[in-house]
Amino acid sequence: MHQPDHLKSAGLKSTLPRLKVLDLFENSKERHLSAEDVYKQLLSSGEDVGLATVYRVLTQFEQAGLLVRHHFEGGKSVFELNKGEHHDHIVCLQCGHVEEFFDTAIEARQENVATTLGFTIRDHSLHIYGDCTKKDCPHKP
Amino acid sequence: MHQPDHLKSAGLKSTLPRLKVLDLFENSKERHLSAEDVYKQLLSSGEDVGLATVYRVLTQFEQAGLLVRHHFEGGKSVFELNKGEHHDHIVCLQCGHVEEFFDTAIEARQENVATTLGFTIRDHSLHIYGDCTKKDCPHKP
DNA sequence: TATACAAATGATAATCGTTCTTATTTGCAT
DNA sequence: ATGCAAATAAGAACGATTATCATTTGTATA
Repeated sequence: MHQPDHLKSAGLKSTLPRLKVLDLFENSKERHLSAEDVYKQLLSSGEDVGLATVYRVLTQFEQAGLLVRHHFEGGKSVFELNKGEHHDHIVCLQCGHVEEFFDTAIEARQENVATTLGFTIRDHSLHIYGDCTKKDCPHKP
Repeated sequence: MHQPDHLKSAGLKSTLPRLKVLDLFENSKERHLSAEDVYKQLLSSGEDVGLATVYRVLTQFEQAGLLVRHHFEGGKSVFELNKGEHHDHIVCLQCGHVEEFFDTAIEARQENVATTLGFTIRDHSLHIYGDCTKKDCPHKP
């Protein structure tokens, strides 16, 4: 798990808001949280944080490599704990549920495409949007 | 080329602003334009359009299938003429140049992934970000 | 061709997500 | 305990986009 050390080694003081945010990501059943999500959940847990602080902390955690930021459609950024391994996302347009996947073939072809076009890949984002046909969508937003 | 018919068949009156916007996309050497881009270019061409109209028209054109909207990183939407054929994008982080590509293998694997996870694909977006290693990047933003 | 009316426009206010500012508080080394 | 740099909270500011609404413009009809 994450001790305050994680923060310290990232050059960040281990303050209350930072610990709370980290806690939330580790204990929430929802892997993908927006700044607004984090803010609201902390408030309803009785914590007294400012929205500006949430944004600041999320950005710092991203830069420290603790979180990964995603730009899904809809304008708002979504964060998740950095598991170290890259993966892409498939998002249900009906219930907002997000599943992660990794496909070696796709990754390989991307390298291929980039090389062909004379690019060096720095990053990429693949988002599939669809309908999750499972009987019970557990996550209604 | 696009005649006013295109608008009419989309259920849109062929008004001056709409024709101008369509013209711009057909005659601009830059395929990918943001709302702000369109607005500024029309103004500097002596046209007198409102920014709100540009946004409205772009959205209508997207819904009518004349344009395709992309959400690249950076917060703003970018539009391009709908060529009918799907393609993905690779964006140069240095100069902002956008290249289009289509890879059958990637498309096929996506279907595969979605099926495996119990999804029906509605849409997807694959953006590769990198450095375009060509000697002269022609498009400096 | 004149006209009438719904549809479209332009100016501006409002909204949304996010960042900035600043006075106050807090972690932590002394 | 104490001091001070770093972090915070509140709210202003911001950029992109959308909504409002009075005015204008296509276009179908007389």
